[in-house]
Amino acid sequence: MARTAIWKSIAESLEGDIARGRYAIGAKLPSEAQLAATFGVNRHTVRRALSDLSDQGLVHPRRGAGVFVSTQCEVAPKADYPLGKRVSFRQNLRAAGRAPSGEQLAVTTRRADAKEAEALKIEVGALLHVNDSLSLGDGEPLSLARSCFPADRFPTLPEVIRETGSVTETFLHFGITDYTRAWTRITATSATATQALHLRVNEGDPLLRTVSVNVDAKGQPVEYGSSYFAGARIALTLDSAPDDHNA
Amino acid sequence: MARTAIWKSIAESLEGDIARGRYAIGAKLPSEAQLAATFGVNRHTVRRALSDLSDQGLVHPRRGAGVFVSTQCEVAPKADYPLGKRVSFRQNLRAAGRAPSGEQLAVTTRRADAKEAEALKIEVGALLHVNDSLSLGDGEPLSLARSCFPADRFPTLPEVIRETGSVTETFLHFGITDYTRAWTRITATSATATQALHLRVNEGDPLLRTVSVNVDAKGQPVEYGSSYFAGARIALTLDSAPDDHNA
DNA sequence: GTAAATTATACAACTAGACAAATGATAGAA
DNA sequence: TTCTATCATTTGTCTAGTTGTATAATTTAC
Repeated sequence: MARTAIWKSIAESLEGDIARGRYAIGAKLPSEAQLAATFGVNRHTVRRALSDLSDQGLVHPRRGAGVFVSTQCEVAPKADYPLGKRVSFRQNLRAAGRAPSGEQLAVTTRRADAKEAEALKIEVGALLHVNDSLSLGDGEPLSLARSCFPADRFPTLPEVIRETGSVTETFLHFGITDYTRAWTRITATSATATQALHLRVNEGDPLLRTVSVNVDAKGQPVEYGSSYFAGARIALTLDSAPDDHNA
Repeated sequence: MARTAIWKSIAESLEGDIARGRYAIGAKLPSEAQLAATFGVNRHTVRRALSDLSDQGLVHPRRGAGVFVSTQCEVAPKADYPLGKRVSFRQNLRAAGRAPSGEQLAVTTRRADAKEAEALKIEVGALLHVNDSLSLGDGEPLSLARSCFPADRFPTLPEVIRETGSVTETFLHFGITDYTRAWTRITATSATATQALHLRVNEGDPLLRTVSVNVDAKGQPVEYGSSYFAGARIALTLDSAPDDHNA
């Protein structure tokens, strides 16, 4: 199915670098051999890319000297590095939990599989309440979340969460005033058709997946959650400023 | 009757040869044309067999170069990569039970663009040393990294890093015994053609991108790094994330 | 007879290596 | 200083080989 040619992707990358100002006007690009090394391809493939840029008038090569960025070139800024909205991880998780402009999709009750049981420290086959929700920001879908709660501890959770629409308030209802994340696991996946539908992206688009466990003050797992973020719209940020001299 | 397909018997034969050590790890198989001649079949039939081995992860084809025996014969589980304050790639991988290794791609020196300048707290256009490298675990490519260092503080960095091949050791050479991660931003992206080449995934496959800044003991930025992880092979993990008791 | 497997052919994309031609820097001699 | 010879580096060109893809014809199995 006609993948994009490697040389073309190299050309676009270099074009972006020039547009971004990494290679100033009149500056010399790295040698063909060096570029070949960084891109992991043969020198000829790099030459093909450079030839393309040269045809566009972006660069001009000088035998024996190098390839230089043309003196007059106005490159339209590329949308290569989207890096759109910045959502802090904590904020986002809280927002997802509170779901201010969220959408409740479904609450179901079923039995725990091996992974869920291990995460929540319950038995395989024990009853789970599963809450699926979609959180929005500025009307745009940001994350698709699934939270699992042990049913024996929160027997009436379905009604409560349907009413409040908020995880935090639901926990409050059960007397849990404070809960923290025990751990988080982040991977990248490809959007399935249904995920794409919810998040309004294309099937196959990159998604950020976080899997995490929240524990109460005593360290008892109370929620096992899995969220999918639209990779292009969201950046998880981690500030590790504090934490050394424990507060 | 269901006679076994020709391509299948060829695949089994090649598989046996690999298992028997006739084709060593990393070695190049005979060309498709040669194999076709020795097996007395059409090249496409050989390709079908090779495609099967490739799906199994036994071999890895490179257009224009040949088909090579993969270093990893069994599908490895996802490696957990902890995102803490202290970051040593090698330590992380060893902790994950994988043998770390790296491949130096290129070291270049160029001028900083706006984002790089902001992250490193230097001026736009100031000189940067840029180190591109590929990190492997058990011979499998895990991440493609680009690190930027301010040239005025580390004038001789290119030679040093080329020699040591390690960021930690390079910093040690410049008297920096301790450095920590100031912040990290995580997004999901789609693999470009060249990224796919390096990481041995398909174009468009999901990648995990982390952008981070490392600072020295005085809080001065010393490294601005951007890494792409193969989404299918790596999971970033956070243990008990830094907690801010908001006032 | 039909569908799948295999063959046949052609071209595109990429790699590999070698060598020529131009450049820039350095060192040595006039 | 100035000129020159030399050398490593860099781009330009060429030949050959390898995988990727597309299309169509032919054989084989059921």
